[in-house]
Amino acid sequence: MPLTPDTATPLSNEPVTLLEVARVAGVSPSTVSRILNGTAKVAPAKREAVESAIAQLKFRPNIFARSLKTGITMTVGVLTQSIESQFYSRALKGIEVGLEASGHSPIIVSGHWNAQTDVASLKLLTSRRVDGVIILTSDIADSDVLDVAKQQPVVITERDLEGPNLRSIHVDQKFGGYLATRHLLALGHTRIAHIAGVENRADAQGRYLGYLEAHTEARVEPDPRLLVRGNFTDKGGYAAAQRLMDSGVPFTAIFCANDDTALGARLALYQRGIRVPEDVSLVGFDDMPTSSFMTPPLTSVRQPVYEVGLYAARMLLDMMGYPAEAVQLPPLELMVRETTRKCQP
Amino acid sequence: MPLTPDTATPLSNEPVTLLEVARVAGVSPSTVSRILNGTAKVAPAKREAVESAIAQLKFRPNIFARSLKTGITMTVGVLTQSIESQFYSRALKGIEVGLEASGHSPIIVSGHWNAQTDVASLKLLTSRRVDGVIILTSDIADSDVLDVAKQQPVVITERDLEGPNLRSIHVDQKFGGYLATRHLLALGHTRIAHIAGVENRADAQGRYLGYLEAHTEARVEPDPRLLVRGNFTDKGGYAAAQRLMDSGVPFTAIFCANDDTALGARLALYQRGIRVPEDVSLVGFDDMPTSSFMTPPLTSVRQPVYEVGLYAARMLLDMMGYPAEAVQLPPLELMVRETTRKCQP
DNA sequence: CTGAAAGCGCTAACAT
DNA sequence: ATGTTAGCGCTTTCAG
Repeated sequence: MPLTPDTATPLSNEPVTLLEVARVAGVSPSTVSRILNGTAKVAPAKREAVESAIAQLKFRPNIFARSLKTGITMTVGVLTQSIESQFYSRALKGIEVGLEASGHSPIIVSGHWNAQTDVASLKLLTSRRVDGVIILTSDIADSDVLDVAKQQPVVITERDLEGPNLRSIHVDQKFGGYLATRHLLALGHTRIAHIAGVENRADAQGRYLGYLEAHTEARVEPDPRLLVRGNFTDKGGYAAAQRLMDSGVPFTAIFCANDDTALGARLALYQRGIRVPEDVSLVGFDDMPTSSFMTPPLTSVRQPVYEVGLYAARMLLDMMGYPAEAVQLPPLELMVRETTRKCQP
Repeated sequence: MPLTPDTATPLSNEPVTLLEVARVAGVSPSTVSRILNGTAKVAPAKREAVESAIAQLKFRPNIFARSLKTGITMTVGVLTQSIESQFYSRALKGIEVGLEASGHSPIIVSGHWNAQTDVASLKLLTSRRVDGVIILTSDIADSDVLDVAKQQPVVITERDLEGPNLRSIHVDQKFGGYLATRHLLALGHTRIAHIAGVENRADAQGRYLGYLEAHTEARVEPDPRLLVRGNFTDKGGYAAAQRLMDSGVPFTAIFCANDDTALGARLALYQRGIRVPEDVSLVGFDDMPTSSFMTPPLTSVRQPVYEVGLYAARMLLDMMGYPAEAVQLPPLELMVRETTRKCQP
């Protein structure tokens, strides 16, 4: 019995085209195309012939040819601020999952909290002719966003801006700040410090406003000397907490603009021998996965980052005309853990 | 004076093609193409005419048409295990930066520590006809990797596998485990527990082997009851540390398979009132950014994750025939911080 | 140095 | 239900 070469694995690397499939199956290219896309009905016999030809030749359609013809790329662009951040990568995960069903691939580019580079990154996305765009919190000007929305649908987070081709997702940061501060006030704390986020950023500002509102509601006057500037990082929180302690102004609790800040602040307190929560209560914001493993586990305002990503993806899909299951965006929620306790005077 | 409509911004959304640019500039399409790609010399006058036409029409070449013609997509596929992980997102950042110069865009897909879904993700990448592939640690079979490498160059991490179109980057995990354990032994610890990583994974195995080697070198017999299984997560580390304490077997130090594990273990110790480092020393692995903000800051083996990403990108670029600056991969390094101290008997 | 012309691989009228 | 055919927008011989 002579050995025949294994023709199942074509040795030549010449790409297989739809045309060859058609030839092998003995049908016209359009029939193959129709089967591939389910565009029209085809006789079972032909369908079978085509499918076996596809399998035999290991045919894979060239999506570039398709995109060129249809103008649809099956990609959505995502602008994020640093993939490194735990925060954004969770949102990215949500987007990825949300897009899964429709078969769209996310193309991720990262800005750097800089309006200029963000616009450049956005350009890169549109030059790839993405079918839609998701912008995860950026400082770029409204007009630029509107501009991008002229080309394809866009969803943007943390901004109040709507348009014909533009929707936004907005989490109530102020309410979160209120929740955190009210909790502290309810525990009897009246000297509550706040390590704020990056200046001029809407989310940072919102959280601070919530801090103020809770005070107003409780008829407690916040001491302005207890407001220190952080920058949303552990390093910044560390430095801010040090400044706070150096100032000598007494306080019994700190509301941090985010969990990273709280992590840094917690270390600074530790190094000065100040116990958490015995001496000082600590509240964070975001509720990152690792925060529940801080020692002690951090009380924090849970922000539904993953769900925001999911929601953004679905919303975009809807705008692009795909059937998208509606998802509910869960509200902000205070996760009370072990860094907060009653104020002992 | 009659108001003329602002023609600088074309109102119609009809896409501008290279052909129109050529018409407006009064040259042939080939000339425009040549200018776009720098393929050949063109007369300064024509170049200028074309460039102004491009600007005026806001022309952006259709990369799909180009890719269709050239077969080059200017994209590289990246297979990662969950974008959520701090670990992988740092590597992704490295890849992003490494690719920046050449103008390639990374397309990121995530596997789930599952050989099967990883292969599917890889298929998605190749169906997008990426010019190269970077695989960030996967469990897929060698044969599948080799298979992908038939289509385009691939770089893979944490695997000893080379081929005509395949290179691998390998960090010496065993050496890292050795470093960590030697440090503990040098401090006088002899009862060193190890919370291992996921079973059957090369990196977890390597770190454990290093733990063993350091013991052998120091002529200390490791107590097999001090080896407990973790899974590279904080949760797993937490549970493992609990099991360890419940077992009643005495120990004075723990070497954790990674920082997440150490974070979990640290919480478990805290909850039982066991102090770090006074009662028990703790060493992690990876040296994630937040580890230096653990309380107390974690001693850990620094793994150059970002650099691995950078290195992978450059290596791939080189394989694809682009000039790529060589980068040095820094060696593993023990970052001694505050969770380890002399064993006090 | 520049232009004409032939496709890259696929889809979508338009016929049949 | 299926085939024929004309492009999608670009690059690239091949002439001149």
